[in-house]
Amino acid sequence: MNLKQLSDMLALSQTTVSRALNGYPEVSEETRRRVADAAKRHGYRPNPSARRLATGKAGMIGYVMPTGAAVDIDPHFVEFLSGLGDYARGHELDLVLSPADADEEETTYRRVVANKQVDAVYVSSPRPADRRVSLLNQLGIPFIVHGRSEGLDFDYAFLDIDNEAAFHDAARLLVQLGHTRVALINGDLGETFAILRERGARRALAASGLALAPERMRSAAMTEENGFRAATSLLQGDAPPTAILCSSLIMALGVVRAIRDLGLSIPGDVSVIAHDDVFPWLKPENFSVPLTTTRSSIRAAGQRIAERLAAKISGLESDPRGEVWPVDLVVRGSIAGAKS
Amino acid sequence: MNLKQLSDMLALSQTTVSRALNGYPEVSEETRRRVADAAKRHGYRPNPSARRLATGKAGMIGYVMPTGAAVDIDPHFVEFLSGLGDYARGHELDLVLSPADADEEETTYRRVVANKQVDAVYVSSPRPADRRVSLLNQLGIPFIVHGRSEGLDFDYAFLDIDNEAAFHDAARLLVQLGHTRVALINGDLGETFAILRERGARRALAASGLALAPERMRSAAMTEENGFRAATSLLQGDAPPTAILCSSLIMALGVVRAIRDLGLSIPGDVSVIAHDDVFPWLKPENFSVPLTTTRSSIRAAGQRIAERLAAKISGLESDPRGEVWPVDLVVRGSIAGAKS
DNA sequence: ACTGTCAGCCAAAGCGCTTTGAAGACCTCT
DNA sequence: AGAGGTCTTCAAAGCGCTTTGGCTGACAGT
Repeated sequence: MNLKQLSDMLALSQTTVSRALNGYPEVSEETRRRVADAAKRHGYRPNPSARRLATGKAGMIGYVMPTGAAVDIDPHFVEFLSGLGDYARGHELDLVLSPADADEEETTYRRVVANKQVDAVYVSSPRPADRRVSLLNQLGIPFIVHGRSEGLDFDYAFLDIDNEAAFHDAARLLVQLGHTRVALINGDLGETFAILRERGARRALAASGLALAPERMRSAAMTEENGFRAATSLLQGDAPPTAILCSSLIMALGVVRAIRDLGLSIPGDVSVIAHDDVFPWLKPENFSVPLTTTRSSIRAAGQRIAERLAAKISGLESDPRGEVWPVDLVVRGSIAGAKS
Repeated sequence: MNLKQLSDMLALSQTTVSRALNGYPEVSEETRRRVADAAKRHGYRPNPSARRLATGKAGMIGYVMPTGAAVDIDPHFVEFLSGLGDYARGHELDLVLSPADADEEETTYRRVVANKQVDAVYVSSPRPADRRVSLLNQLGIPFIVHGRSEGLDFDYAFLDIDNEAAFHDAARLLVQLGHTRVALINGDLGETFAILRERGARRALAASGLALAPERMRSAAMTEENGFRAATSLLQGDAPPTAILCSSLIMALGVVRAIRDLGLSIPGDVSVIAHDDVFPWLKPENFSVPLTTTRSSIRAAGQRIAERLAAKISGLESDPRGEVWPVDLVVRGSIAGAKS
């Protein structure tokens, strides 16, 4: 059933039927009802390809997915997808994933935009002065960044959590508990979120005259194994930390294993605070010693991003504003006062 | 730059240019070269919307993503995505995710197919006599199932690992080691993979006159917490198992925690074998006691599925054949002979 | 009674591609 | 020389929608 058949059936022109269906004002209420009725009864659905060709609108949002033999997609991504789905279903909003070689992302963005395959784009894991953000800004397609990029000379839309405050508060709490040797096991320092977390922790320590020494920092992809390695090397050095801040729950698994392997205890010998992105399959309260966390749900962020993206597409959101969410600090058994 | 401009520029008709570019035979070699040349030089790329409208081909593959407040997308999904990306990048093959309410998937499949939004579809986590598979078969769109569905009266294309053999072999190994009380902590028994794993384990036990008693089986979503609960209740019952088969590495985290919490040891008191889907962020060899696993990479499966989907789209694969991959059994320190 | 306005509808022109049906050019064969 | 092929190329007709630019008739204003 296409528009022509439907309009023939109603003895109306395609114009009128199209307008009736798309809510244009120049159609009488009665006609609109008749049309809507017939459309529903016959299960008419406009052909999206045709509509896209005519309007240039795609009704989809895009994501250029970096891949490559050496690239692993983050498990965090599914949480984002869950959130996106929460909003998108019921709104008939689809997501197009365009896999791209990690070093050819720009080409792919250009292709996707030039082809008008999508109406808006989602960008994740931004780095400082991220080129993707500049490119999208320049190409003029609506987009929203999950996280943020520093050092760009224009405003852009983003949604980020307050990583700096989260790690500031976590570090401050440790200091208040008497810890002076606090270590930070971070994600890839190329990404802004890691930089901000470091900054927050550093600021909190500095406020008490303490330093976040380079030898008490580690930075790597957030795997269990890297968490283990980082914690092991930290704790085996001299003047080992009495408290560890950790950027991810997955890494924290390795941290906990390292601590145990060394015959140390949590929180007796080492206090641990980790960041929790709220995975349904791994919960900080279920660690052998329940983990104190800074918590923020990626899924919730995914929902909000989908919502804002939809708003951008329909022109409801136009100013390039950033949105920063506060982060919970949830205290559980993994922290204690420093041994005196 | 569109086809008209390009053909004007070359003083050729749109027909000829289109044919030259799409490799039709009725174009002289010289013309073809000229056209290809000009196209490259001016960066001409056919508008996919227009092409789609004309041909009905979309150049994308689809996935209907079940979502809902109570639905969590599996972290396994990213591994699949990584694999898909491995193949798809370089082939300009995109993936469309259509979120759907978990109980309205059929509607969404119909919509996606009716709209010709995608050329082929990927189906995951099939159940016995899966209705999605019947539907797609009936709608006549190329598709491929990751896993398999039993009890359908037609053939269809699928890629599965040999879950039954994997758990058969794992169980047999435990029996050979003298274990008589073997437990199985499985995923959702509604899904075929879980049924097959149970069947495999059961068969191996039966071969030695042993039974897989219902009270030694647990089935739940594969989270750390569920692994913990299942193992705890198993080990606290009477005649507790001396060996546990576990369907996922994430659950195994909980299993290990439970064993430790109960003051038991691996493999001294309990042997453990888990299935490993090969996550880059959680490796069985890094468990405090390295875990014996049945191993099969989901990422590799994703690659293969993308490849076959592409083949189906271009008509190279037409027969509905199933492909079953063998599963490695990798022995590590978590198993030992049963205490006599 | 005449003009102006406006609501409601329509025909037709795109959007950029593929594909059908034909036609011109150039040979070969009888 | 004319019939019959084979190569190349082309004009034009879709694909199914949106949107521009009228057109018509009813009603209000003067």
